[in-house]
Amino acid sequence: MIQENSPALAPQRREHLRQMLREGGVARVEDLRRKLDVSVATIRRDLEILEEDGKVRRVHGGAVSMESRLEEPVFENKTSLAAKEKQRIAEEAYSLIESDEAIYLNGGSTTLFLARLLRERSDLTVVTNSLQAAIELADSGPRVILIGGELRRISQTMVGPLTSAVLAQVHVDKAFMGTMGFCLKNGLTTTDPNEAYSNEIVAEQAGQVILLADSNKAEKVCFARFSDFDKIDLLITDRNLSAEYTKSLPKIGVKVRTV
Amino acid sequence: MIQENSPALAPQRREHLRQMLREGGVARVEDLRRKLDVSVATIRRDLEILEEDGKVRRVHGGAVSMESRLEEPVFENKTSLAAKEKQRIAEEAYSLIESDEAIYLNGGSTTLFLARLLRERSDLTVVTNSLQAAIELADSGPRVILIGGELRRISQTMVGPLTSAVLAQVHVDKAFMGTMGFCLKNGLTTTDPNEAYSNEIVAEQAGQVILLADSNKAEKVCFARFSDFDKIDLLITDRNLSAEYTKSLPKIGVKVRTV
DNA sequence: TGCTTTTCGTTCAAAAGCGATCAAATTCAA
DNA sequence: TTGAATTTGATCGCTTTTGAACGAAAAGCA
Repeated sequence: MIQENSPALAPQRREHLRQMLREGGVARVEDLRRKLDVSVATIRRDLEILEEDGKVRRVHGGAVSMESRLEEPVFENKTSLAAKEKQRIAEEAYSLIESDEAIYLNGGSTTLFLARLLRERSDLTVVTNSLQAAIELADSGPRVILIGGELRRISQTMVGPLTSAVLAQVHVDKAFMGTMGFCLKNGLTTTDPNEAYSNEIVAEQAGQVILLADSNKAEKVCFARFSDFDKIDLLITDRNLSAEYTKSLPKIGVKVRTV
Repeated sequence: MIQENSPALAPQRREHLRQMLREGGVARVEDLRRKLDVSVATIRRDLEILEEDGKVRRVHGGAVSMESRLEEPVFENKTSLAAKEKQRIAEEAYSLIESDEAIYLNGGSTTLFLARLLRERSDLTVVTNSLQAAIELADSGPRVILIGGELRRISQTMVGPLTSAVLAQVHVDKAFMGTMGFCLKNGLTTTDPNEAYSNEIVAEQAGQVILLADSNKAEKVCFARFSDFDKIDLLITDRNLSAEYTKSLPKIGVKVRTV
């Protein structure tokens, strides 16, 4: 017997369409037609409806989604650079998190990996100044508190004097901090002074400060310093970190875990 | 074994229908008819009843379950038919913005349309509690200041006591506010008290308060009230707004523009 | 620029779905 | 059993949706 594929309901089909658009960002009419197995006229009509709802913007040859998530052109390459290491570091960090804790994530690609691991943890409270992290967690999972302030475009984080107002009013059990560079002599540094200022406040207040940094960050010194190693409780890094660090850091009270 | 179709009792059949809908999320009338072995008229009547009970939403060709799992793609939320109007309202609002101003946008779809128009305006400062608006403007355009606080999932806005800390420290020339409902008697209302609180603070402090609301919002009253009309300088709406409003609002000092 | 190809919007007709109506079947109570 | 009420199924206009056709507009190319 032939199982006649009853065609999808119109709203269902439009929802499907919308989702395909959102995933790919853009799509051509012809491709959509083939996937949904209807005529181009129908696709066009559907796109028209979706456009009226503001979900989609039509362009010659297809349509682009109006709801695709924030692009990350800058991050893209950065994340792929040491993605393996960062993923492992994030997983190790995740294993430290207990039930019902409040944690802080600052901006950066490493902490973003960690954010992605938190999507199912509805018992947590996540405080962050990272727009990306907030987006990752916007739909489900932990309670999210986003630090306000001026949006710094390059890093897509909130920085500036306004942030400290909120930071002063919250307390987190564990702060997971990424950094642009670290070294024994200069401590932890990043490029932007505002960013550094936010980090500094958090490092002072958090119950524990856990530094997430792959070995590429070692020996790097950037413009703005935000903490010394004595504020750091634990460094999670990869196996390529030189022995110089793995030996001397524990002596000044910083535990080190390599993954 | 032959399943003798002992004609199921009506309530039993409807329960069965409801369950099939819930499992599949959607179903078309013809398929349901075949499975239950009754006429389409009966199916339609059943669906009508289920719809009245809010279990199901009917669409052309079938029905969508309203009680499918939370994770299922929640269908096409109440047809935001007003997208056209919202676009026009946003364009009118845009025309009011002068050079180098600081403006506020609260959450909601209407203000999101406005945010999209601001992407090229690098002379402006945009203060907002809307994650969506921030995302729209994250890559280029105006200086963005995102109000911190707890992320309210449904609306994707920042709300709660922490927001007021930042709000107190900024001043905007024009606040463009969306609302869930407005009426002459109860003023402006929205569903969430926290959301209302943020709106209230802004309405107090802003140089001008400009309400963006299509006519569907008229006569709607929600739980949390955040402003009276006397705080509002201008209402931008569409032509369908009843004369009751367009006549009486100017008398109490609220200019009205219909687009 | 002018030409070709693709895509678009519109129109039209076929098909599918809908609500209303009515009659047959069923149920229930007297 | 009878008669009324309810439920069901069938039919008939009417609306919505769909796909094909065709000229207009846009994009690509020489």
